[in-house]
Amino acid sequence: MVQGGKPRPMKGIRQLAEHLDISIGTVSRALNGKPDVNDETRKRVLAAAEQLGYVANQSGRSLRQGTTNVIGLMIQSSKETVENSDNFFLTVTGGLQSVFSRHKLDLIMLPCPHDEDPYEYLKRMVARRIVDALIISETQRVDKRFDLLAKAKIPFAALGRSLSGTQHPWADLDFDGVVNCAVDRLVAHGHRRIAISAPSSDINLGFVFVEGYRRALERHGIPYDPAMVIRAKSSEQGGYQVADELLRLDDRPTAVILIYELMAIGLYRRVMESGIIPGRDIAVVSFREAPRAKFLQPALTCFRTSLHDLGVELAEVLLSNMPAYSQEYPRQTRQTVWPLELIPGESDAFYLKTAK
Amino acid sequence: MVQGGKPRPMKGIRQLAEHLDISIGTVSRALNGKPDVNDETRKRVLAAAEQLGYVANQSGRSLRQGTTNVIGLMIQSSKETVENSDNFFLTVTGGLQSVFSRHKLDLIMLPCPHDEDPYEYLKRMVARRIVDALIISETQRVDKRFDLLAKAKIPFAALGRSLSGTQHPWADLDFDGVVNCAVDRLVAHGHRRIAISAPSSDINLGFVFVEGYRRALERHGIPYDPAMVIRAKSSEQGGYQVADELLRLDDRPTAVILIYELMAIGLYRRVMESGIIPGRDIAVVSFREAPRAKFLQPALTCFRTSLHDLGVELAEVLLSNMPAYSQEYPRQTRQTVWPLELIPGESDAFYLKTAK
DNA sequence: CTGAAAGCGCTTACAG
DNA sequence: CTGAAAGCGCTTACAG
Repeated sequence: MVQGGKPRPMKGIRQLAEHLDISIGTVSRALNGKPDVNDETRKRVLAAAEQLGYVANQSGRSLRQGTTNVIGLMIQSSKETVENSDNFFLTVTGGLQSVFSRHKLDLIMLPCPHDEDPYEYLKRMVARRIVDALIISETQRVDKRFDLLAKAKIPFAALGRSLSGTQHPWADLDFDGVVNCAVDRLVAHGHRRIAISAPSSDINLGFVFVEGYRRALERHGIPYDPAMVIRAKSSEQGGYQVADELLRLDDRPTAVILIYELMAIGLYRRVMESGIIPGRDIAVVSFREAPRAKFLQPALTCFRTSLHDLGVELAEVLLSNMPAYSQEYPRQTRQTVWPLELIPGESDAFYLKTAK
Repeated sequence: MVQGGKPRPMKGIRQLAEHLDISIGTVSRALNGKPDVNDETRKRVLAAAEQLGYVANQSGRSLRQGTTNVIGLMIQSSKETVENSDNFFLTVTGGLQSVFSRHKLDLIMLPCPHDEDPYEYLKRMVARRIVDALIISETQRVDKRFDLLAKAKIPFAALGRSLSGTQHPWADLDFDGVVNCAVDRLVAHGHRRIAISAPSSDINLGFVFVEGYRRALERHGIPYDPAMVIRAKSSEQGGYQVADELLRLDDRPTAVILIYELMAIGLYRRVMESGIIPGRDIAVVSFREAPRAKFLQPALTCFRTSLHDLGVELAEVLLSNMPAYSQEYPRQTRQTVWPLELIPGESDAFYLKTAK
């Protein structure tokens, strides 16, 4: 393209260089903190940049360097997620950012539209090279995204493990530990008929949860009964439905473990409608502490963790897998199971008179 | 930079062109749907791109075209927002995307870290030219970001009006209409001592809300009493606190209008602790319908709107202000007040025996 | 309809 | 310590 004769106003680094009567190379070096720049020159450049509000155009930079200094967090925001209004991602994001900001890496969230296939969406984002690395979330049991990212040779980490990601970096909540702890506690209280909720989708955490439950029962010599695994949406309404199904079971369970915080609200509502009081007539243990479940009466026995710190951990898992940062974040393992802590409440605080 | 003698594997469009034995110009034109390409050629190019998984590098594209085809939605995610776990943004995002996707525009969310000044953050994002246009949210009463964006000549729209944005495009919920409707309804029920909650921060919606309240009272000839405006955080706890202050007022209000959905939960709790029943002893009207407030007894009188459709509207407001799209979205006005609909509940369904 | 070439805004190896 | 120049991957005006 041949420019016309009109002298356009220069933009970017060129303008700044001209303003300073200095070459653009030197301006660039000064701005980027390269060592071989005269101190006086650097000061002038920095001052002028500040004054003129100059910041390097990211496209120019990225094209030259092959790096964007941006990390993407892909979120699905399914209709279910949206309706449930969970602060989960925003909180984890805070933790991620606290680490990334130390390296001048910006985190952006990539919300996959409802009507777009997550795999295709991710493919597009990867190919456009808009980010240097990616974090995926809501991992499915079989999740093609792992292979896609591995093949694309783009650094990534997953929030949530997956059958497809056994060799790949991830951080995940300790569903196994939670369910173990819950079963142990309930068994110690005399329960043997313990129901569990599982998500109706293929999200991997559901499988981990149910598998942990099986093994925990086995440890206690309690036979596994598929009827005790109640599938429902991870929502208040799902909790209501779980309670409904539970009440209809022939030999009614004396305890139930919920996989999702908000289900407890719906479950309480439903059982109370039948005059059944949690903590007296049925033991309830719920997965994660939630502000909106905090006011349930009787107080809910649940598990607590710092999602912010989970974000920090996930960020470090990712950075340890990025060539440019791996020395700073040396790790034995690329996979983290993130612990939760039991918060005893009243919802399971009774002992069953065992027949034995 | 002089490359060594080693023939590196070509990447990108060059590789694709070589594979097809055709020039990169033609490949580019074919891929971008330019008319002056032989149909046969175009087919070959598209097939090869699909097969090789080629997608144009965004940096190269952006640098050349001066456009990224990405729209940024800046969110603040203050500690308060995070703790409150609101699906607000995700829902609006769905609406935004449904419009943007028609134009192959991708929406990304830009979460400003807690410890970074929103103004500086935005400045950085603008200067990097990572997005073609920006949507800002949580507009403050005085919000320097409007001037920043206007000066940077980057198209933008705000989710929420502001004193600083009187000339700029925005879409906002109709706080004024809500408070008018609420006051009318309460007055019709015989109330004259009507309290209102307001956010403790400088977020502009608080001012709009209180101002609407003043005018509505005035319309009914009810004197404005500053003591009736109770400032609190927009959270359950804030609602609890509002109730607490309310109960301590000398001449106790007979009605209260809440600005934030979750406050109702805390307010119910607090007044009930004092044996006061909403809908019998005090009238409660709350701002927006919320899943977690849905189960309050007695049912909460509140307002409903489609946040998805608000997102659609906001997207159109923005596009109407982008030169490349303004013809497609012609508009009389660049500012939208988004309506809400009253959902009558039981929480204000009683008539006060007026002394008169 | 296609190819060759310019140039978007940067960074960096190289020469001085 | 600084400047001149190459080149990152694209798109597009121009020539044929």
